[in-house]
Amino acid sequence: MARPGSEHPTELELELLKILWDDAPLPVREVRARLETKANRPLTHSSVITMLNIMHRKGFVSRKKEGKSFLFSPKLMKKTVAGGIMGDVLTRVFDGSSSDLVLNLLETVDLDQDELAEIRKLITRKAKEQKQ
Amino acid sequence: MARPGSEHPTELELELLKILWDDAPLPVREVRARLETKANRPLTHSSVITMLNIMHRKGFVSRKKEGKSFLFSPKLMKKTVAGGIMGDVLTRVFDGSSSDLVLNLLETVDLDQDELAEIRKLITRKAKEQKQ
DNA sequence: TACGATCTTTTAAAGAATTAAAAGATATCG
DNA sequence: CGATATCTTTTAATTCTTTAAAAGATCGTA
Repeated sequence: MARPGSEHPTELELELLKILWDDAPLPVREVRARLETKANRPLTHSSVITMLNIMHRKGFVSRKKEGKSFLFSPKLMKKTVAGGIMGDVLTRVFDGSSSDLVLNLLETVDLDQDELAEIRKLITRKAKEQKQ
Repeated sequence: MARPGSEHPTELELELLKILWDDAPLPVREVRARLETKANRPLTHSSVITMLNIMHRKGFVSRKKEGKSFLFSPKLMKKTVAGGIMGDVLTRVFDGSSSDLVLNLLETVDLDQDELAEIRKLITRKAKEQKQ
């Protein structure tokens, strides 16, 4: 009688993962500092530890004792997590239609010419790859 | 000291909106039936009403009295809501890089040749449009 | 070795999301 | 008209997410 609890990282968990994808392993103190400067999210040391422990329990990060403190590293690749989130949106919002998703992206986000060219290149490459 | 509360519809709210985008206005009883068959989500009448009222308060749906019951309609277009969610993912996951988003889509979801062709067509059309 | 600095664990509190029972209102049909 | 079926409102319970204080552990240094 409540929420199921996502298999994807939550908003704050993703923020922490992004910090660790940039640079790991990191001690809590350092994660906390970057969370403040990079993500503009000032939390206490205590709060950051709590989150990292939750993420450890969920299998999102690993920890390794170094002296009296822990060093944290991501256990999942960014590509994997991002893919999970994308797959979720694809299913839940667009009923599995990738072209609907891309169409919506083109219609609602404004892309400059360079982004568009870059994307076109990606598609062309993928189409060639797939032909073999 | 808690969660901010998203401006996007939640998971269940989106499910309800999708039903109303397909067909509206609808009475609660009908929304409930479709939620069970189409979304495989059997809820009590009471629960469905609660959700629709919350969504009404949030401005996601409108209601109109018809006899003793209400008829519900979506107040936001699918394109708008989907765009909001996409923008959110784009920012939170891919730091605003649309090409990173599309790259991840190509890498993690497997698209058949037709989908790929369709997407390429969309991109080409958009690129042409933008040139003027 | 005792004190302080620094870490971690435990505990908790509050808001958001989901589900639904109980109670109240209203219309319809014998 | 009165019983019944059908709707809506009110109330609440549970889990998830986020934040952090308080308490406990540990290490270096005076």
